[in-house]
Formats: sequence, C-alpha cells, structure tokens
Amino acid sequence: MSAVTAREPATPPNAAPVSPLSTSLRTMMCGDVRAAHGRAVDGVFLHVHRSRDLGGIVFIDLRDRAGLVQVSFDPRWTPSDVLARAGSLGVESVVLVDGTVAERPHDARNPDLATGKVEIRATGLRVVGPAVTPAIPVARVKGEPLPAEELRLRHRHLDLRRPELQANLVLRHRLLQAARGFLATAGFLELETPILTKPTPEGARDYLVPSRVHAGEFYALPQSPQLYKQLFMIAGFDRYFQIARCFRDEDLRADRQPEFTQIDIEASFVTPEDVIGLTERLLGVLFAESGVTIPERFPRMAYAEAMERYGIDRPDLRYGLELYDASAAFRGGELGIARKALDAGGRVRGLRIAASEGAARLSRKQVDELEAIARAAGAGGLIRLRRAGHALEGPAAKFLAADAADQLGLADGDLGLYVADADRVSGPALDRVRQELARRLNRIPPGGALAFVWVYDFPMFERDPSSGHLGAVHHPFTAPHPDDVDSLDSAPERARAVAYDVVLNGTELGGGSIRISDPATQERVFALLGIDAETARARFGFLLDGLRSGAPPHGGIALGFDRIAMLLSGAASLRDVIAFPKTTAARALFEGAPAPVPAAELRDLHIGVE
RNA sequence: GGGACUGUAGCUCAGCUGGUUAGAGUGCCGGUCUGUCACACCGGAGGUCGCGGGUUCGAACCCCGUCAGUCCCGCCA
Repeated sequence: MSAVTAREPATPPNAAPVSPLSTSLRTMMCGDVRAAHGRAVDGVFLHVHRSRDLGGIVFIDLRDRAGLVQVSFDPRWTPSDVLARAGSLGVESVVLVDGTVAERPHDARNPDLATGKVEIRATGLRVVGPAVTPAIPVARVKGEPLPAEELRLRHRHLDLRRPELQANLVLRHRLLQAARGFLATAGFLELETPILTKPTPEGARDYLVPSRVHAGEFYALPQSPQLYKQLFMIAGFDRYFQIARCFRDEDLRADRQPEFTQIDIEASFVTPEDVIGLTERLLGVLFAESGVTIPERFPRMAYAEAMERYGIDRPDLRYGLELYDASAAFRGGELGIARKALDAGGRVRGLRIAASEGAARLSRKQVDELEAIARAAGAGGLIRLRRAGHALEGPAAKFLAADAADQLGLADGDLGLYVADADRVSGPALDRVRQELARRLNRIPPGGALAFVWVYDFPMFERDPSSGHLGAVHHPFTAPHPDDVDSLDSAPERARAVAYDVVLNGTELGGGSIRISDPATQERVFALLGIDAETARARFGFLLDGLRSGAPPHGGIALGFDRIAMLLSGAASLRDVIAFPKTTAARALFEGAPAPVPAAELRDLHIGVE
C-alpha cells in the first residue's frame, strides 16, 4: 500500500481538519460531506455502495459508517481515463476519490440522502482495495429480505457493513461508555477478574480449558465473576463494577449466547434499596443514551404475587389478561383432566377474554393455535369455554355443573381458557398463551411502552422434581430473608431470599441479591444444598476463608448487557448486537470455531479424544 | 437430550398430484445510453435441487438416515 502512504497529507499541517475522523489519507467521512464544506476533497474513501453508469456519465455511491455520498464522474470535470475506470468499478471495493464538493443541480437532489444536496465531482480515482463480488449483498433496496442467517454469519465481514448492524454496534459502544461513566462517577472501581478460573460443578456447565503444565487438571471460563466480586468486597474495595464476559456451556436460544456480557456490580454496606436505586439510575442513563426516558422508580412485585397473577417470575405488565384460579368451578364437575389435576394437588388456572375485548374475534382455529402454544410450553392441553347466554359452549362444557359459568366469572360472550395441572406447569404455559393473546387482541400499547418491575422475595431453594434435591433459585451465596433464617433448616422450601430481578416487558434484564457474609450461614446453606463440609471446603474454601477474615455486608447485581443493547436497538436477536456471535449450536461460522486440533497438541495437554 | 420449521442459480424465492430440457427477480459478464440515485434498454453465462441411502418405469417432489440454520421444551446455580 506504499502508493497510498506516499501521498501528501490530506490536510495541510496548518489547516483545521474538516472532521475529527480526518487522517493523513482521508479528508472527511462520506456521510459528513455537506455543502458547507465547499472545498477540495482529496481522499474520501470507503466502499462502493452502488453505481450507475449512464454511458457518458457515471455515478457511484460511496459508503462509510457516517453514511452515503454520491460521486459524479462527468467529462466536464473528469479526465477520460478516470471516467472509463469509474464505469467498471465493482461494488464493495475500497476507492479513494479526489475531487470537489459541489451542489447538485436543483432537479437532481436526493431528499432521501443526508448528503443529497451535494456530490463529489471526481477528478481522480484509485482503487486501493479491490473487492470480489460479495457473497451476500450489502446494499439492499428497501423491503428486500435479508440473506439467510447462516450466510450472514458466514460472511460476517460483509453483514457488518450494513448500516443497521453498524448502528447497533455504535449504540452498544455508547451504552458501554455511558455505563462506565455513570458507575465511575458514582465511586465504583472498574476491576478485572480472571478468565481462567476454577471449575464449579454447581449451576451451568463450564467451558473447560486443559492445563498443559498440570496433567489432568482444568481451568474453567467464568460463568460470572460472582465469587471474585465478593472477594473484592472482603478485600475492602467497597464498590466494584466490570463489563464482564461470561461463559456458559448450555443450549442456546434467540436471547442466549454461550459467551455474553454482563454489567457486573457489587458494593459493601448496602441494602436492597441501595442496589435497586443505583440500578434504576443506571438504567435511566442507558435508556437516555437512545433517547428514551424511563420512570425514576420502578414498581415492585413479590415473587409469589407474580407467579399467582402472571404464572411466571418475569411478568409482562404492559397489559392485563391476568391469570385466575378457576378450580372451584371444576371441583364439582366430571371433567377427568381437571379431576386428576385437583386430586394431585394442582389447580385449574386460566384467563378470561371479555366479549368487549374481542373474544368473538378468536376463531376456533386461533384457539387451536393458542392450545398448540400451551402444549409446546408443557401443558397437556387448553380447556376452552365460551359463554352464550346462560350456557357454556366447548368440548368440556357438558362435564361441568350448571352454575359453572357464573363460578368461572364468564359473562355472555366471554371466552375462558384453562390449564389443569400443577402451578409449575400451568404458569409458564398460561404466560405463553397470555403473551400471544395480547398480540392477537392488540393489547400491547403502541409506541414502545416500557413496563419495568422489580420482582423480589424469591424463594431460596427449589426442589428438583425428579431427584428430590434442593437447588438454589438464585445462587448458593444469596442471603436468606432475616425473617426466614430461623426456619431455614425446618422449612427450607418456604425460605425467601434477599434477591431481586429487574424485569422489562416480560424480559429479565438482570438480577442480584444481598450475599451471605457470615461463614456459619454460608455453611448452613451449603449443607441444605447437599454440599457437605469437605466438599464445600474443596470447592469454595477460598470464599469461606474470605468470609472468616472480616467480611463486610455486601450485595450487588448483574445486568444482561447484550439484552439491554438488543432492546434499545430494536433488534430481534442477540446476534444483531454482538459483532461475532455463535449459532444455536454454539458454532462460529465466520472463523470456524470450535475446530479440531492436531494430535500432538492434544498429547501436550494430556488429552485423549475417543 | 427432545420437538417443529427451513435447505432449489452468488442472493431472495417459485416449482401443482412423482412425468420430457428445473424457472422468475436481483446480482454477475458483454453491449447501447450525458443527471442518475433500485437508472433504463438489449443480449449472455450461471444448478451436486444440502449430503447419503431407499421406494418407483421415472424423484427437487414420497420414505429413512445425516449435516447445517432458525425457533421452542428440557437445560441455563
């Protein structure tokens, strides 16, 4: 590239640069060209977006991350050899144009372009980075569908040139800067924690890294910096944050990647109020970065209430359609599926769609689709009952008592949809049905309504239905509710944790807790989780040592940064706010990871592969 | 680990009930064209119908397996 580096500086040493992004080789960004510049341009360059060859005159649109600008090649100002080369430029080539910024003829302006009143009249053209024909198009006409996601990931260098993805990543950058600025100003220290850490058999599967030096031993990539940040508090750093990369070897979803980024926060001498208040202010700053004003304080809801009214611990509060207990109406009836659920200690829960809310608009077929959604979420089916006059209609109606319609609270024309099962099954299923109903009945307020809510008083433990073992709902370092400490051993499943999740429109943005800072309590919790003293020592000895060495009360929160970036950018998938994401099979299609390694390398690592 | 959907030209897609030579738009290549901005017009090239097996006189189409992608359940302390 010596031909380029040998150029004279684009901006003479004494002249003020046109743009802070000017360099020795480039006067200005394409998207920044305006009439006001009215000056010579030597070196505007980046990718050829599109070109139009009219025969004697050629137009090309040049694109960089600031936008598009039109370059015109015309015999009135362009030497003939330059004009000839302009006609055969391939799209996505990097070119360097010399010329002059000029106003376009009045009837040739393009109001759709920020630079549409001007153009660059080219006198020189050099292709400094020729491009082969791109495998997937970068320039698209509006409404043209995107290439298949597989191809977008395989040719990520091209996909990332699209203005939409560029905007997403620029927003992501601004959010990171805003978070850092806010937290640093609030006295938090940005401290780093290891990427090569100790495997933890609890929780998600670890990504393991073999040790060459120590045969048969492994590091793990961190699922989160949880223990390290607690150790920072024990060490007296008092206020910590980190934009932390976390790794979990679990199966993926649209909103889950194997490596993801958390805004990780911990502070000493805090109550939940402190953490909640700080998080509300932080989210206010982040949303303001994309021009959105959010409430200063968010409403709160106890976990038990969320589960009862919405069936899930991350309720979408943008609309009603709450669940209710309809067991009474089925108790006297003969409906087998309801009988069975009630006898097993379950309930019949469901939701009502009032005639005035459009119950009649839901056809038989649409209700079938709702039932499919409920089944996919684990329910055995969906009991449907529609009231017509005093009677109930629906396959299950004849199994119910005469006064069931009143007991169900259904008025004339109302539709009721019910799941008969344990709450653990009916809740998530009805949540899905509720979300789909809200979409179909247009119950979601337009204009980007934001329903934040804090869910608190989570249970400490939940029992695995198959093994019968207790597991931590949040994590094993979460402090029990002071009122439940005494009954921790006698009634562990009733114990609440001092944990809180922040939820937006049915999506969990983050969660945190006050941690256990007393080693005796920590050992009790380990014991309840089935971790004996010896195992606790082996796995978490460094934490227990820390807690015994003078540990301040502390707590914190971790926010899912990718999800926040996704919500604020309006992206449908996490993959659209991560530069180089993985597929649902955790493959990186662009660079080709994971990949096999030579046998010799495996031997060095003391690893055999079957 | 399980389920659903998808895979046809570089890209986006069509391809009927299994029937002769698999199509369209766009991109690409060649040509005409002096104010276009999805320029227009004319011509051309371009196919392992994801891969393997089976059924059949005959398979892009039906069946089995497999790979890849997406969405979901399980899982994600």
